[in-house]
Amino acid sequence: MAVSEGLAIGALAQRTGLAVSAIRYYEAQGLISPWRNAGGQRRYQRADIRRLSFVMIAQQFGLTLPEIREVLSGLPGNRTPTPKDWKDISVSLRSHLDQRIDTLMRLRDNLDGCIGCGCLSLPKCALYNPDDRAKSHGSGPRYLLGDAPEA
Amino acid sequence: MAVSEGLAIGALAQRTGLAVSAIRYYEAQGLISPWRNAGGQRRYQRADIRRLSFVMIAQQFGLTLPEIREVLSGLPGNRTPTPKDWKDISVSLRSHLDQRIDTLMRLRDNLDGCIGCGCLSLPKCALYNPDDRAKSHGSGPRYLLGDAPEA
DNA sequence: TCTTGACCTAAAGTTAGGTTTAGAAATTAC
DNA sequence: GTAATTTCTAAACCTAACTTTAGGTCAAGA
Repeated sequence: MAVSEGLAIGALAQRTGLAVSAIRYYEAQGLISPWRNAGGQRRYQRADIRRLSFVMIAQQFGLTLPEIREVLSGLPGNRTPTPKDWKDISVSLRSHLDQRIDTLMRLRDNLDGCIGCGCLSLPKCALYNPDDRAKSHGSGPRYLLGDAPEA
Repeated sequence: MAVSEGLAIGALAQRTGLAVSAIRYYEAQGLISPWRNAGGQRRYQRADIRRLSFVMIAQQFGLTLPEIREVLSGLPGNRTPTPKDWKDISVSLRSHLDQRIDTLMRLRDNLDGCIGCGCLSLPKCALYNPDDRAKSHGSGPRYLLGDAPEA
């Protein structure tokens, strides 16, 4: 009845297009912090719509959830974020994106070198810079040796 | 003793830097096809070093294993690939990479629009083009609504 | 020959990012 | 007031790309 009892999780899901289960999962990952009503149900602020939108955008950019949590920590905790607050963290998002683009372009240049010589030998290829992680994620060690195949 | 009994899996692992378990896994995924010696152990050709190098490079570019299998199918099956063969499929790899870079740059432009207005509203943002999949993978539906948050 | 060390298979475990299921409690609608 | 939704928690399941484990076999060297 009161004007601001907050949004139920289903309503937030509708507004953002996320699944209810995903929103709960994001909470478990520390990306969003609803309060609980008398009955123990989650209630969200309107500003959380924007917060989740930001999460989705950052995901499109290839950030992991921990990385997104990190970026979101740049928002003020004590008040509703202003447009300027959002703008600031969007800028930090943009620098992430710039880095990814840079990396890919360097990989491309390296590949071009390889195509030029036709040898596909590791010392000359992109792979020889294993720290260039264009790869999304994945577990386990994948170390590289600089080994030139001899045929 | 014979000159070409082929490489054992451990030797191939050393030459490529891959784990033995990963090489077996790639075989299960149809990326490489060793033969077996009398004792049932896997034996590889020297050209397989290059083949696995290619797999690793393609992974850096963000291709999935099925995609890589697809690209590798462009190699001749009946003979050892020549430098020209490798060059040809490297070119196909490059076009994959170009696409990814394109997508990211478009996302960046969209984000810049958002930063400019400071609103982070979905209709104007990158996310409003959910088909731009810069995202690596991930399961489940993540549909988007064009919904402008009103605070 | 005997003993390492490398290799074999099959199955289970791992991480990220979620979804699905089950059974119960809270809300909403009529 | 009762029925239909929604929400709750916990745990299991899912895919990709592997690794680890368990129990057994093969190969190389002293």
